[in-house]
Amino acid sequence: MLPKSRLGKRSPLGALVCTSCPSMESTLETGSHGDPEGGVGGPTMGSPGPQHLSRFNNKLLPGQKVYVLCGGRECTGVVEQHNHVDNEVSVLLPVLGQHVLRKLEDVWTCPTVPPPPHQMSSCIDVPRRSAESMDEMMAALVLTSLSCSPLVPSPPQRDTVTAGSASMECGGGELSDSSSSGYWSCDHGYGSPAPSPPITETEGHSLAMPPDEGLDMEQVLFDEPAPRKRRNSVKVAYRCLWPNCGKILKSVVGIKRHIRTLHLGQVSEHERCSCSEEDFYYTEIHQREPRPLTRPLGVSTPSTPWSASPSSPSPTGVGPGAGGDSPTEVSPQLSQSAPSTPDFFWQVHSEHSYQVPVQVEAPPVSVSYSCHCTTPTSTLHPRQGASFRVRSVSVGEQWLQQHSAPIRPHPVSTSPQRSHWSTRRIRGEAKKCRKVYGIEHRDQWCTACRWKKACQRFLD
DNA sequence: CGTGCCGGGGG
DNA sequence: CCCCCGGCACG
Repeated sequence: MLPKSRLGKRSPLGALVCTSCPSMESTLETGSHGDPEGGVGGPTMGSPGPQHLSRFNNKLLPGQKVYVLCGGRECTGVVEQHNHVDNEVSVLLPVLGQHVLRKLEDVWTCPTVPPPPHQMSSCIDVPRRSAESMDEMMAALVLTSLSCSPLVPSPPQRDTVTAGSASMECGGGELSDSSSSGYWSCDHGYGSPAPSPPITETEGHSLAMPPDEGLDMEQVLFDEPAPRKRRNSVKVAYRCLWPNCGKILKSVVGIKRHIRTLHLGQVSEHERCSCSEEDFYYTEIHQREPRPLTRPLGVSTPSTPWSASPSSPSPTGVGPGAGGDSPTEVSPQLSQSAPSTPDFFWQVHSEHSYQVPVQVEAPPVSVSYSCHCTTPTSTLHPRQGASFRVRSVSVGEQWLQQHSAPIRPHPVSTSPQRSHWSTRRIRGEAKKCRKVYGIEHRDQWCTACRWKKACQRFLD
């Protein structure tokens, strides 16, 4: 509903659109091929082309082979020193026999001429790069934005993940020290106040809408069958299958990187050929969103998770999901406390139309609902399910009719099928004719009451 | 136990 | 239809 706030939220997307945005590139790069080398000259070939080191916040090692622009041409050089403070690199150019000082961003490890378009490099596979890593990037972005989304706080999980990626980024070893932090998108997601405003606007509860829209938006933007899954509150994560590891990360990219860097050996030849080797070492797991996670958002339905999972059985998952939920008796649980969350609706059949409640899908209902306010508590009755239809002919109408002329109740209709378990309607809380008029004035009762049928004058 | 009301039955 | 009631479930 708030386009503006959306924009804010979607800041990462903004970045997407503008491909030159560094933050995004970094996401991309980091995601697709973790570490550029362990010093040996052979800079990544399989993946990405020109590597502007600055983007990775990498550290250049003395003796490392690099390329710099010198006199309009790309020259091969050897790192002599990398000054982190100034981000300058002193490079020895053997060919010219001279030393040069270059900004980190002007040094790259792959023999290519980045900016000047007029020099084709033979070692870069540009198209492939875009295709391949774009996917990952998309995934990364989506996942990232998901995980950063205010709606899905899921603190524990998220922490794990964040920690995970972080550890890979930083803890991974000499990859980089403390450096990467600046660009890693998670940071801005959680920390920055920017994306959050919408939340406060919406006010804690019932944020249901915005985030969903958000998803859809993303889908639109990305034109990608994004993670609908979340709708079912099933989280997808990836678990590392490496012996004794079992790390769980939220993104494919993350898990791949984890595997690659920690298990497959930090650096090495695999850059090119084992691109998908990591695939063998992780598994996708679906995790039911645990109740506590949803809680902070406001009222949470007591009995959420027993809706059947539409997706794969995936036993691998973080098992328990939900404890023992009684498969059957739904209704008693949710009485009045629950109704504020429209997310879940209960399929219940009612026998009589007048038993059909008003309920649950907020907007459409209102009409007859308003007529109904005689009974304070009864917004949603356990037994009375949620029907998306408004009760035919408003109840109020009937009530009025009968009030003026207490005869001729007209049963609106009766649905033929009655499911056994909902046969008996719940005891109405409203006063009935009997109570109101007393037995002695039985003649004033509504006909139904007289006939020991469901009272039609004082409906619940 | 009082009450609401379903299911049935008689006229 | 109209009217009544047995009987069950619920509180």
